[in-house]
Amino acid sequence: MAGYVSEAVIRRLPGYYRHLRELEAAGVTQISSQELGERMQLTPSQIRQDINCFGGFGRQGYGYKVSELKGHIGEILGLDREHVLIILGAGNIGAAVAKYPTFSREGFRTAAMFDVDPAKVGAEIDGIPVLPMSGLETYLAAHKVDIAVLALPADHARDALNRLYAGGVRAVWNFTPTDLHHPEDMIAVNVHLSDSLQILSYKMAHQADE
Amino acid sequence: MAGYVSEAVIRRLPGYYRHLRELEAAGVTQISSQELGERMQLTPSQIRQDINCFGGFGRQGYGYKVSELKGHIGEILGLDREHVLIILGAGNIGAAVAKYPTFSREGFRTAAMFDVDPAKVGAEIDGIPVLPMSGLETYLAAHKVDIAVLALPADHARDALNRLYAGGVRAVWNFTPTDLHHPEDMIAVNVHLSDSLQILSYKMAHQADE
DNA sequence: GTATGATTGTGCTATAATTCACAATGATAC
DNA sequence: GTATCATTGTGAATTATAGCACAATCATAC
Repeated sequence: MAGYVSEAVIRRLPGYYRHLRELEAAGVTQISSQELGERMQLTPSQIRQDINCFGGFGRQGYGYKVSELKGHIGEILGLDREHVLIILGAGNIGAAVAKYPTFSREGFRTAAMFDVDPAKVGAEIDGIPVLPMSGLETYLAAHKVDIAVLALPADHARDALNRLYAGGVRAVWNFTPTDLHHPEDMIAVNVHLSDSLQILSYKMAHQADE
Repeated sequence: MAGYVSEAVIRRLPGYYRHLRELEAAGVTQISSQELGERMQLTPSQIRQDINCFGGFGRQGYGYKVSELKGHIGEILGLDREHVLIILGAGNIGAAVAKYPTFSREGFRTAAMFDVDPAKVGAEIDGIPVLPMSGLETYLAAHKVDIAVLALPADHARDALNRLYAGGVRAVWNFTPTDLHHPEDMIAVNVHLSDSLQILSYKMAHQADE
């Protein structure tokens, strides 16, 4: 149980959570690092080390209790608290995020969507109102927003980011295909869909090399 | 210039490509590892090492030619050839992928979409026909497909994967929130949207720690 | 209650990734 | 054409990450 948690461990945490959720849904109550490792394609040793960054959640001679471990990792990921989201851009990506079933299960609640297109404004997507982009500042002044999702065209991303920052939003989930430069006290995670498709392409081109 | 290319380098390649595309679009013709490093938040040294895995594309005392380097990295990523895609699932994620503007620019061409919902079948999304899922085998027998995009509900992913494999598809881009187990000779890249949102949540919960 | 067996937690070792540092080299100015 | 300066390519050093191995410990059976 150490203080510092490496980036490599953080990247693996959502994978642990996902697999534990699946195991729990399948009725598995107990699992060893050996079995979990086979499932996740990791060595048992690595799993024990990773989990031990946060405390001794296992029991010798037994393994880990699935729901208990899932609970711990959920807490570590911050999934025990509710996060209020707004989505900027009511196109396909915005709508896909709004409807993504797992998010609400994990405490992410989308409160509103915003769009410049008058044809979209006023409608509801999955029960979530689509508001005019011009009303963003008014909305932010009146409502607590934890995370803003950028699902609009790349050339509007910079402007939107500034307006969000001015309105007090300090976390952004960016689907725009640019690396947003953001203030120090703002957290931004970029999705970059193209990247993973390009990696697929790379692997297809080089699969003979291995 | 080495033979083996590490996973870490491969993960960074799309980032290089993206930044070089932006630089080219901005009219920048020449760049040093120093400047590119500032832009990409990487050390100049790492950039030189990464690029040197593939050959000496730079010139001492000058730097790298933007369009030349972009061309090389594009080739390395396999973006110089055309990839034919089909999308399984004509929901929001499927539609978002079909309409994503950068893909066609990078040589990815979506030929058809498939869905089980009779209400969606027969329509066109961005000029791409939506075909019935039941016709998948017939379609695969008649057309060359390089990559299949899984944009359907998680509980149909396994079945779809088997049908794709039987039909000769050997590369899958998976948006389903499960880790698909796939045959050795099939390449699968998982997107897992939840993961990056959870990492955002983690960083929000732990930002005081640093 | 005791013995047995399984599995964790963890210090140490090995491997991988990143950064440093500088000689080699090519661009540029005069 | 020559001197100067900038920047690469790269071996060596450092840091980060993963794996090994085993003592400590807990579950389970009898």
